[in-house]
Amino acid sequence: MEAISYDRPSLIALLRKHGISPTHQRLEIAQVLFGRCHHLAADQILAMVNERHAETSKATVYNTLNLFRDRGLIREVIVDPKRVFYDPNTEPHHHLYNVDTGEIADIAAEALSVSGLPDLPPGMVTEGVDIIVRMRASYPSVG
Amino acid sequence: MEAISYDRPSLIALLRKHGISPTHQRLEIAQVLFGRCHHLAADQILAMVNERHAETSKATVYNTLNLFRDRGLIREVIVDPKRVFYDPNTEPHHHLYNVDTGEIADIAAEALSVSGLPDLPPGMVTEGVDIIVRMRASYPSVG
DNA sequence: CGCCAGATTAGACAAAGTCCAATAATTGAA
DNA sequence: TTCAATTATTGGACTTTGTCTAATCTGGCG
Repeated sequence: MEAISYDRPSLIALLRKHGISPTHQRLEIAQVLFGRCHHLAADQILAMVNERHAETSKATVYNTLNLFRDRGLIREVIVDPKRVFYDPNTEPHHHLYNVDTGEIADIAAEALSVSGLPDLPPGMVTEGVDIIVRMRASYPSVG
Repeated sequence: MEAISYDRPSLIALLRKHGISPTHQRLEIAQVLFGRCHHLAADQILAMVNERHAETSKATVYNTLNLFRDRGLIREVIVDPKRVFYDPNTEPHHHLYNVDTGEIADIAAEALSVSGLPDLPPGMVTEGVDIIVRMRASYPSVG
């Protein structure tokens, strides 16, 4: 994984490197995404960005997340049928999902190996292989 | 995979075996799910069930899908952020997802092997390991 | 300064899914 | 079969996630 520092100038450079004008709102969103290494949903990002005083709209959060995703800065994680999570780590890796709490943790790609992947139909290309380990608390008495 | 025939009496027996009263609506929905071996979303099931003449409501389709899922007759497939698909095959297996068309195909569990799964935190139990191979058409010129 | 492309915005809209209170169907017992 | 009790179904209101649009704002550049 690339080493990036997440102060303002570094974030500006990061956006520019991906051809994105570093507006105030985009920097706020980038800071939230890259600053803490969490998997966040759009509504959480909206709330975090506007914690101090409202300055970024819902539409901008969605626009920006889609832009970042299209430019390869972040990646969508599809594990919860209710909402998409965004992952600032775009390197290949997998996820451990707590179905009770909704928490998502990373599993390093190197840790896992998969064999036996099927041949794709002609003209098709793999976009990615997502492995999701779903876990839940075991009930004490059931063990 | 268990051999099941999908005529009316077999479906009634199947539901009863899982402690579900075989109402008219539930049988219609079961027929759609088990009759053709597809991965269907709720809105598709609603449309198929009401093809002849409307007789099942949206609420009932959702109630029934959740009931079938809770009783282990079907399984949710979370690959599309817009909607949940339901899979009549509850045996462990994985999925090949065409991101362009939304088509889902099965990958037999035996075909794939995964090694290196992490230890879970104490008190946690694996609910399942989902592997999703996302594929798309390669652009002819890009190869 | 004033232009203009691109960014942001509020709020309307859309789709998936849940909830509720009223009605209808099923079931078991007599 | 009939009855009452339980269980299922229903329309429609509601919630949530996300998109769209048309108007406004911004900032860089000549």
